Amino acid sequence: MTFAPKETLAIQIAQYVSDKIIRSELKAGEKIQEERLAEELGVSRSPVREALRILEKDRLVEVVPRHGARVTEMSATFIESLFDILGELYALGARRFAERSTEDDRKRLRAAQEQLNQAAEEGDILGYYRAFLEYSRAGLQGSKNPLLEEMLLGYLDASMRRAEYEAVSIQVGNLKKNADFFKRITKYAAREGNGEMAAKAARAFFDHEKEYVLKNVKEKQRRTENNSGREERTAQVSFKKG
Amino acid sequence: MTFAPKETLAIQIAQYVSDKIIRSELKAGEKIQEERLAEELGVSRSPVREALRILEKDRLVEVVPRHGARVTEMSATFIESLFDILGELYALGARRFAERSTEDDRKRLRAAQEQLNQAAEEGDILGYYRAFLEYSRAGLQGSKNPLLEEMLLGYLDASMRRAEYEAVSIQVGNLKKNADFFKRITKYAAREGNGEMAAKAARAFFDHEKEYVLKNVKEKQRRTENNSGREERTAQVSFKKG
DNA sequence: CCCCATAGTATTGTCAACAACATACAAAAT
DNA sequence: ATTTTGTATGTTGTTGACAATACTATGGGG
Repeated sequence: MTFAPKETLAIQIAQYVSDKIIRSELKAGEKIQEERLAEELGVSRSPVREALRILEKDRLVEVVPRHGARVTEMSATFIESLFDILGELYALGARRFAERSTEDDRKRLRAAQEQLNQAAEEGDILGYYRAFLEYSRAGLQGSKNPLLEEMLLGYLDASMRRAEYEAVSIQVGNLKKNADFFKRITKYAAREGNGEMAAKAARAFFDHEKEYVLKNVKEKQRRTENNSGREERTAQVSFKKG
Repeated sequence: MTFAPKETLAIQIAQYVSDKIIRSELKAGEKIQEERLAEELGVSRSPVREALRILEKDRLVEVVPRHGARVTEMSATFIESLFDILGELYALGARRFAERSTEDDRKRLRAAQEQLNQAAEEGDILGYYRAFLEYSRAGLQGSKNPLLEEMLLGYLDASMRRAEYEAVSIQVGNLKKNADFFKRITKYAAREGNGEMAAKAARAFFDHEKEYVLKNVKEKQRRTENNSGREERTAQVSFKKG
């Protein structure tokens, strides 16, 4: 039994809304009204307001001074921008890892890579995602750049989860391909200590991921344009082709 | 201090505090109390609170749930982290500029580079800083990555200004050296269209800048340690529980 | 028919008071 | 003297009311 320190209301609300956005229950471009949200949660507007500012930090919402808050859009150019930056920063992390990691760091990274591989083999998507997070955490820890760690694990993580969610659930076939990327990154970063190649491998992964997400998002948009109206978040698992 | 009624109070307050932090009138680690600040400005606590959240986004302050807000520290490792990341992102911008800029973009960049050069020749520090900002804006615009633009011009800009301010005012001798870096970046990015070399040149600039800032900050710290007459009015470090 | 003024409503911005929590300090216990 | 406990005080968290601003719809003039 751990005595949980009471989180502030604003933080809990931010978490709540964050989840909703990532799950697309709150859709891109949708307006978030303070009063309504406050009433829905049975709180006053102040913590709601603060929650919106917190979410703004992770670029999940955008607040315009006298017009309120909206869920940020996920346009193709945004996704492209995002993955471009992610790739670059992840590459920096990989390079620094190769240069500055301790033996413990490398051990942890290799272990995470094992997990990743295994989840890919088993087609365990949730496990794969967890392993990916652990891998990133391990890698960033070993790269000895606290700011980078904070940034990537913070808003970029949220944005990425959101992008991937919007792009429809990950396909099993893609898992193994992804796992191979991490195998390469690990090889250069944690075994050979080759920073340049590690960086390159990291970039390659995000380039691949970018294309994958873009393709799916575009397809999704085309679909929603055809049968216009509201299709909401009804589980549309059935339109993937291997 | 009188506030015009066009921008929101919170935004004006954020601006006000931001300036104070960058000018070191509010020192690293110092606590910011809502009530006091509100009284100083003749407003209520609500907009002050919001301002602090806004500043948190730019990593100028850090708010801990029930302990209030403090000005973020500027340790050596933070500066190193920061310039590492800045260099990488700026390099990405340079590469993309080389690949995707229009002729107008390139013209604007070259013009900014001219300004930069001139300011360096004249030893005009403020003009140099303005030109640097214009150069960055032009470059980022041409790199066609809106998110990158927002990030670099946003909190990274604020952090960087702060770092440079803390590092003592820029020395004139350094200006010309810096201008040379931009000459190189411009050459590759806007004349030869060589993305790889442009990225490399951008990184080189930030590596140089990092060393420069670090050297000065360390020197400054050494100085204040020696004659530590009056210091630390709100930095009782007494962490108890984990 | 369209444009534009304008009133009325909805929504955000700010305030002041109160509640919950953290900190500082003094008294008591060992 | 050191630790613990209780109490007082200061600071942050939350609320509901009010003010300022943006939005919508209705009606009049071109």
